[in-house]
Amino acid sequence: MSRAVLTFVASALEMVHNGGMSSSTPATARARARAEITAEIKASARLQVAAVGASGLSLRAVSRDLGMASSAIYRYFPSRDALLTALIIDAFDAIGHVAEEANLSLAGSPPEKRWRGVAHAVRRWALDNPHEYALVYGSPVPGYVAPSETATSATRITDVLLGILAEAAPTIARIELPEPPDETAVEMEAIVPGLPPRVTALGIGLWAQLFGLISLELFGHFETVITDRDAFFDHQLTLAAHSMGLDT
Amino acid sequence: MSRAVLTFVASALEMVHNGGMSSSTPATARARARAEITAEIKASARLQVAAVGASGLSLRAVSRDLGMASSAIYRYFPSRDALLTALIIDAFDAIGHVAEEANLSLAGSPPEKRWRGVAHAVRRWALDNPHEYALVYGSPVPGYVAPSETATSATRITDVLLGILAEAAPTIARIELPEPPDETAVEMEAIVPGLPPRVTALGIGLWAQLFGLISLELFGHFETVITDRDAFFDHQLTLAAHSMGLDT
DNA sequence: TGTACATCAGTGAACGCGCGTTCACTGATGTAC
DNA sequence: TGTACATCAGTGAACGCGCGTTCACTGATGTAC
Repeated sequence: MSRAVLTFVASALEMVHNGGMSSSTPATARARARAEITAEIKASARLQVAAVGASGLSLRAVSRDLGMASSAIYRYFPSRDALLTALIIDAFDAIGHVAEEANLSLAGSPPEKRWRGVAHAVRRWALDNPHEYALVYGSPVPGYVAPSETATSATRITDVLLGILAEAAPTIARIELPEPPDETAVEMEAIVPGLPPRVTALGIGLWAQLFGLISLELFGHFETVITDRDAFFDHQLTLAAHSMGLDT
Repeated sequence: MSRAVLTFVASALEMVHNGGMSSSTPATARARARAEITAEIKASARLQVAAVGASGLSLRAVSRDLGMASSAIYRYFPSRDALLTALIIDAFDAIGHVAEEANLSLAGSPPEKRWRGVAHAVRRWALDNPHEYALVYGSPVPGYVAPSETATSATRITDVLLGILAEAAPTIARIELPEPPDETAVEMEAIVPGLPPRVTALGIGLWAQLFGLISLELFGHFETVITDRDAFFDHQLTLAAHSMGLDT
C-alpha cells in the first residue's frame, strides 16, 4: 500500500538507465510498459533488500507488492538470481555515480580535497543505503556467483579514486615510500600504467582502508566505541592525505 | 556420513571451553554428555555455515547431520538465533585466539614484527574460514541482533593490536602526525588511556585497513586484479609499518 | 546400599508457513501484407 | 486502412520442497532419604 507508493516513486527516480535493451525512447507502448515494469520490479526488490537483506529477497513478495501474479515476474527476470544481479549492478553504479558526481563537483580543487569529497560522498551513500552497500561490499550471498557483467559497474568507484591518485602522483612521488617486491610491482604497473608501483600500492591500501572504515561502522563494530563518527572519519581522511604527502 | 566424521573431529578439537555452564570437569555423566553434544551441535552448525553461509543455517539440517530429532536441538539451544550467537562468539574467540598466539610466539620481537605476525595470522585464519570470518566481519544477518555477550570476545583481536600499538607508542610518537579534533581526541583517550590520541587514531585506521584488505580479498574484489596476494598483503604491512614509523 | 521421586534428553508427529519455478491458458499488442 | 497471424504480458493452479517451533510422551539418569 504505502509500499506501492514508495515503489512508484523509486521507479520514477530510476527510469533513466534501466536494464532493458532499448536505449533511449522505446518505440512501442509495449516496450515502454516493459521498461517501466522492469524498473518497478527492481525498485520493489531494492526496498525489500533494504528491509530484510539480500538473502531474504523473495520473488513472491515482490509480486505481491506490485499486485501481480508471482509467475509474472518471470516475464522480466528469468530467475531470482538474475534479479539479484540486476540489483548488484545498480548498487555498483549508484556508488560509482555518487563518486563521479562528488569528483566532478570539485573539479579544479586540489587532489586532497577531491579525495576527501569522494570518500565522504561514498560513506554518506553507504549510511543512507546500508543494505545496498552490503549487497556489494558485504559478504557474498551464498550460492550466488556474480557474473562478469558486474565488472564495468564495479570499477567506476576505483577509477575515480585511482584517477585522483594519478593526478596527485607527482606530489606523492616526493615522499619517501617503501618499494613493493617485483611481483607486486608488475601487478601495480598493470593497474595504472605509468604510475610508480609504490604509489599505486599506497592507493589500493587507502581504498581498502576507506571501505574498511565504512564497513566497520556500518556493520556495527564502532558501537559504543566511537560516537562522533563524522569527525572520526574526517580525521581518518586527514591521516590518509598525510600518508600521501598531500597535506603540506 | 563423512560429514558426521568431520563433525566429530571438530567437536573433539573444540571441547575445551564449550558453552556449557560447568567450567572444568563436569561432575556427572549427564553433564559431560551435555557438554559433548553441545559441542557437536556447534561443530555441525559451523560446517553448515561454512558450506552455505549464515543465513542458510538450518536447525533441521544440523539435527539430520547428528542423527537426532530436530526437536532435540531445543534441549541445547532455545532457538536458531541462540545457536547463531554461539557461533559468532566462537568465531570472535577463534580470531582473538589466533591473534594472541601469533603475538605470544613473537614475544620479545620488535612491535613491527609482532604487528606483521598478527596481521598475517588473522588473514590466514580468514582465508581458511571464510564463512566464519563473514559471520563476524561481513554484513550482519538480517533480523539478527548480536547480544552484548559477544563484546568481550570481539575485543580480543583489537586488544592485541592496540597492545602492540601502545608498546610502540614511544617510537610512533616521534613521527609527524596530524592531531585529531577535540571530540575525536576525547574518544581516542578513552579507548587507550595515556596513549597520544593521534597515535590511537592511526592505529584504528590501520585496524580498519587490515580488515578492509582481508574483506576485499575474501569477498572477491581482488579477482583478476591482484593475483600474488600474499606478496601484496605483505607489502601493505610494510606500508603500515612505514606509516607508524616502525621501519627505521 | 536401596528405594521413591524429580529432573532431564530425546522422540515423532503435527502446525502453519513461505519459497522458486513450471505450465497451459487467455487476451491484448504489434507486424506483415 | 484492414485483416490474419505472431508475439508477448499476465493469470492462477499446482509441484515439491524445507523451514522453526510446539507438544505430549517415554525412558534413562541423578538426588534425597
